[in-house]
Amino acid sequence: MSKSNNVYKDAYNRCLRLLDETKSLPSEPELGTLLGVSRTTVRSILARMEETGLIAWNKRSKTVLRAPRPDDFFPEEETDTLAEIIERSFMRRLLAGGAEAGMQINELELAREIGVGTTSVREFLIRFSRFGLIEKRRNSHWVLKGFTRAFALELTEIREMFELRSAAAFAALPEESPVWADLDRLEDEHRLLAREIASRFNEFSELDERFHRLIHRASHNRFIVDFYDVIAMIFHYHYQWNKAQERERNEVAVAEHLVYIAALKSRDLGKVDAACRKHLKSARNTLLTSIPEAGSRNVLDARRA
Amino acid sequence: MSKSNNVYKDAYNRCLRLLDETKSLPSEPELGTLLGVSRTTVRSILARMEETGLIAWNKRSKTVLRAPRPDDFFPEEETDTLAEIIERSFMRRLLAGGAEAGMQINELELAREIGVGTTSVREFLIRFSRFGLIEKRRNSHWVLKGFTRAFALELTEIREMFELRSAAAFAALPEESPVWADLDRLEDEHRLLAREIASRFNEFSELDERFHRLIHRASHNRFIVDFYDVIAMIFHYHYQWNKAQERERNEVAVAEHLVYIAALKSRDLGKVDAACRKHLKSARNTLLTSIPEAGSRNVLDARRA
DNA sequence: ATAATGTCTTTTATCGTGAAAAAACATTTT
DNA sequence: AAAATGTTTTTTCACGATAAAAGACATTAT
Repeated sequence: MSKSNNVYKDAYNRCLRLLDETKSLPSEPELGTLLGVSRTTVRSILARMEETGLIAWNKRSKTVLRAPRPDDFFPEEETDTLAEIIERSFMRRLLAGGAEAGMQINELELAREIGVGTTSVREFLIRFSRFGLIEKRRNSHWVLKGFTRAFALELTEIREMFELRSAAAFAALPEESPVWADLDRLEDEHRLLAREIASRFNEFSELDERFHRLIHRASHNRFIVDFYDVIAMIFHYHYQWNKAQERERNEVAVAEHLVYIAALKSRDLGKVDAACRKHLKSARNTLLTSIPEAGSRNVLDARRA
Repeated sequence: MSKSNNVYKDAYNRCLRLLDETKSLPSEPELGTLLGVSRTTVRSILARMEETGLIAWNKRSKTVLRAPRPDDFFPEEETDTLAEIIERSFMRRLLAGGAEAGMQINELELAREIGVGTTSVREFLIRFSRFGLIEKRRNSHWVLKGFTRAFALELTEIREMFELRSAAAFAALPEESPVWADLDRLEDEHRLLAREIASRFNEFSELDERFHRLIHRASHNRFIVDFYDVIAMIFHYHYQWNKAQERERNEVAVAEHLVYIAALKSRDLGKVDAACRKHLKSARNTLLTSIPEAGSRNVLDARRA
């Protein structure tokens, strides 16, 4: 097997959802832009849709014949990229097994266990290494540094440094900047979520990321913007394993965000600084409470504790 | 060809240099630690040294028979890792060709041009991407972001943030910390270099890196420590292309380092901050003067200007 | 003339393979 | 017994090959 066609399958599924809305599909290049794939993939999608009787396709005319049924969709798991599959497996091992700091990581073993080639695992590890959780020994194996309290503290230290600076830059942005409209929109979403927090608290994580990324972008510094990938990754998995008081935590965070947003809109640097610090402090505490032990104990131990 | 034996060749060369000093070599594990390679490689080295009549090898006894001659050494270029070879080729293209920002990078073409497999090029690009000079388009090519003024400014902004914090942490380290001895040793080296700056100015770059890495390490933050790799990489190539007033620049930098060191030893945070700022400011200016044009012009243009 | 479709070429993503190097195990020496 | 040497196994590194996907070129339709 050389390469899975997950790009095609994922785009196909997304295209199916488009079918519900219109009675005929746009041109091939337009569809390509819409789905974020090349025309080659678009044509494969159209070919299959014609085959399964979803559309009638003749050159420019692509008429929708019937609404898509559940079984028209490709199974979810077939639409994931290899990188996602490897990351998920790796993180599961990291969070679930006895993943002690200092433990060595075996590329071959990982590859066999996940059922992929070693090349993909190697590439994943190289990409993953920027998160600071693993480290390579020169012409030898990788070493796990562990999801420790030290890691969380180092991560949040940088985060605070970067976000305080970004928030200040944000507040100094001119009135005409489009970010203010983005911020207004995010504020509305926050108010909406705050009102329905009881049922929708699990939607916060996604909103949180969009909000902080908007702020970080104001720094106009690629290193700051890129660093948010590290934070996002950690918080993504953090949200998955630490469900304790999720509702309460998110409720508090939404409120903090609203204060933070108000501070930004006031352009008062003092207020911005205070609101930002307060929110980041509680974010740090949330993260830290899930890694209670000092030193070598891992996340699973932390959960058991 | 599956894998070059550069590890062996490099270790062999380094081992040859050891021969000059002693009349017999230590045990295999000891040699392994000394050279930073496994026993397997040590044994290959010993086997060849026996073959070429450099040593008599019988179990524990490894007697040196003759001094190594120049032709005993493997050629320098055969001791480089593939990663080094690819990096050098890539940087040469980046700095010498019409490497405009926005230009796309072709893995296959790069691999063919350098004469290596695509996998190695891919892995290199992934590793290299953390320097912020290239970016990947989802399931498509890499894009060059260009060695622009904006890049230099973003880089130095982070550097200043990180180093000011590290320097403050350094100054706050207790008397017993071994870093003070390291600092004393570095100070001596600086004084020595300052005295002979006329002939040894080109040795500064290496000393510079060791000095700044020592300071960054005081942050005890892996993200700060790791970020110095980005700075080191940029300055490494910067030193190679920008030879204008090299002697003068380095002379000034050595003097600034000495002030900086004195400030650290005084433990006076105000002084440390001032000395650090002053040095980083001139480092930034040095870097910026080699990228004079705003926006899209590249390094070669900059050199011509 | 512009923008679509149809066709062909190139590049990317992934695997299996084999040599280099590391690591593990077994045996001998001090 | 501890530490070395000798031997075998495992892992890492790098390649060529191949299908998926992107991209380029040619042709046709509005």
